Amino acid sequence: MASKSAPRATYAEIAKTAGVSEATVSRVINGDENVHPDRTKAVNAAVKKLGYKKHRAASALASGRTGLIAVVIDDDLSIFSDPFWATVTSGISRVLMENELQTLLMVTPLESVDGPVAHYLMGGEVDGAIFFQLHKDALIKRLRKQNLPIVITGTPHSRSDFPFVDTDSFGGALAATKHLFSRGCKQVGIITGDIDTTAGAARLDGYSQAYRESGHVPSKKLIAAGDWSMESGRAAMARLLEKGEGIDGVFASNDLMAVGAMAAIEEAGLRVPEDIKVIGFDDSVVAQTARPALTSVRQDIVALGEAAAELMIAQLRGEEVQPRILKSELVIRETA
Amino acid sequence: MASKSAPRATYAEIAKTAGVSEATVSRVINGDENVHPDRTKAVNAAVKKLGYKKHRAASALASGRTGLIAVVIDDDLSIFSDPFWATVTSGISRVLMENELQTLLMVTPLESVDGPVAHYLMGGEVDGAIFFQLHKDALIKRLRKQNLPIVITGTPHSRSDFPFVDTDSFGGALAATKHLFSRGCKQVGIITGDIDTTAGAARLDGYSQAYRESGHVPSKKLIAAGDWSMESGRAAMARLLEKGEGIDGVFASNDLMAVGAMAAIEEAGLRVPEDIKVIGFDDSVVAQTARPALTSVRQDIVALGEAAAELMIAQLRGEEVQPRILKSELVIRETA
DNA sequence: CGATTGCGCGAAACCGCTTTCACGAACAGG
DNA sequence: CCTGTTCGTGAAAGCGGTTTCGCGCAATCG
Repeated sequence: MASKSAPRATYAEIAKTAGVSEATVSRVINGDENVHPDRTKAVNAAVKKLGYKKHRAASALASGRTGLIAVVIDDDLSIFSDPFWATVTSGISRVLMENELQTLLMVTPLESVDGPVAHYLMGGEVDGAIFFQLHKDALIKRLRKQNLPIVITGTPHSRSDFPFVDTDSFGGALAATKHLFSRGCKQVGIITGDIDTTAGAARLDGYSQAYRESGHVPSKKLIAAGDWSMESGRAAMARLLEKGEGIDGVFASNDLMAVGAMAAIEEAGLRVPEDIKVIGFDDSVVAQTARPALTSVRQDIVALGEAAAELMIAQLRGEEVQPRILKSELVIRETA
Repeated sequence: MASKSAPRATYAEIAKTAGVSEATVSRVINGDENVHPDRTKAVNAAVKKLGYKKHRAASALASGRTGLIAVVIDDDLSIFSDPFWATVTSGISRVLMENELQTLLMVTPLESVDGPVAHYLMGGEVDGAIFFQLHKDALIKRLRKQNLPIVITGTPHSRSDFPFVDTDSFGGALAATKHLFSRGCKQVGIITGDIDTTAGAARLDGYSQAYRESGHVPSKKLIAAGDWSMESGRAAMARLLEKGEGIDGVFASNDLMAVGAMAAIEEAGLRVPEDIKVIGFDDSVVAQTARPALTSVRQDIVALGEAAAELMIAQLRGEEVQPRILKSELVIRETA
């Protein structure tokens, strides 16, 4: 199927042209220190001259290291409408490539611990796996037991010690809510995301903390539940308005719900930001295309991916790793 | 690094427990017809019993087939704000997986024909490559010369015979424009995308064709150039309004520009859709979150990815393949 | 100055699967 | 009944790196 042109160079040829054994070629190529400089030079010259590139499969077979990192994305996630994971993935991919690793993408319903994906991952086909926001711990635990390096993007639920990377949802929500107060809002509501997710819970916590710090008195009536969708944001906002608490600011746990909330506010004959100020979370395209443009909490999504990859690489090196929480930042536009 | 538990089963064991040679095991596992049913059964039983999974690297080394398909995405594309490629990729990934192939993701600036990616692809590390919307033909031509199966997502520029898949931009634009006429618009403008891209050109063509078919007389003044960005859409619309052609409908070549156009219309004190009707292209999230909700041409993006994967698989089977153009569909919302 | 240690290096086994080759058996044709 | 095929099968040679093992030599020690 593949190339029929120049057959690739092998250790045999390099060894011959450099006048050393294949073992030495291997040592040089893999950076073994204990090789005489002269030979090292000879080998490197031969490598260059012959345009040698290591054959992955052969290397993998012999060493047991495949050079492949799986990025596993649960098909259930809102992948199809959210550029989030794509962006994270590109960050991961970049860093991995820089480290001679390849990204194996698996978009799949993450069935049981016994599904094909599980087998694949446990079968030593990859050197590690990066999961996206996974709740099903069973699989991951099993993988770790097999010593497969794992990184989770998004905070895992359990108190397990999985290495993970995440954006500081708490801090972002805190900052957003405080900003609303500083803009003169007295009655700030929140539209939460799915509270069962750690992100959803953390954002609510940040909001609550802001209330505590501000001396304002929070009312349970200012809290409305959403499920991350635009429609749920609209409905939640409608409920908040009905309660008649004189709400004048709202923090939505993501941009989609914020946009939904804006629609509800408008439908109620009120204006953003004059009557009610709004802040979202994610700083997605939607925040930029909304009118008025949505103030939102930005997470550096690419950096999130990069951090995930770095954590993976550290593990491959055998280092102990700590979870990494990335700072978020408030992007102020027109709605607050 | 990886599993230390149950060492994986090998042909040797299967051969022993099934009472046949390794060669026969290989035949059975790879679906060779010419094996006695009894032995086939014996081998299959052994495989099951031992929970055998083929070792990719070993297989790849021996056969030259890696089971990996590269999905190459040019880093320059507007990846970070557009969920498009992610969606396509998930379609690709699904179909590949069903066919025992894995998706190797490469997000990278596609430098020269001599860059690392090029070498990687030419090095026989993958069985095929799917490109996204690539203009730089040089690399692709070279790869094809090496007999590397290629599929391009998006219409390639040159009159080359690369297998590609794409959405029917022309038809979509035609339908959108006709729809505007049918809604009573007399002066329908267009905001084009980058005309250097085949998609940009095809959408303009579709628009022009609608004019021809309708008996309306098109004016060059109704054509404004954009570059796919929201801001360019806003600017283009502003220009169209200034020209004073009494424009009452506009087809924007993508959703982002459509949203920009809506902003410009609003800024001019006019209303959508009462004064000017708007249609976008892509049916992205943005179309759904816009207010009023944007009528748009939907492409089945997942299907696009699936088609790409299918074309790849057909090539791997040695079949001749034809480009595939997928139908688009008008999704009517509030703006037209 | 003989004995010990350590370092650089090559020979060779090996990783697990694929594929060629040739052989024996069963079968068809003359 | 003998020759020419066809078919199923196993032995064995790779595929291209990696890694263990041990050897020879020079540096170090007593």
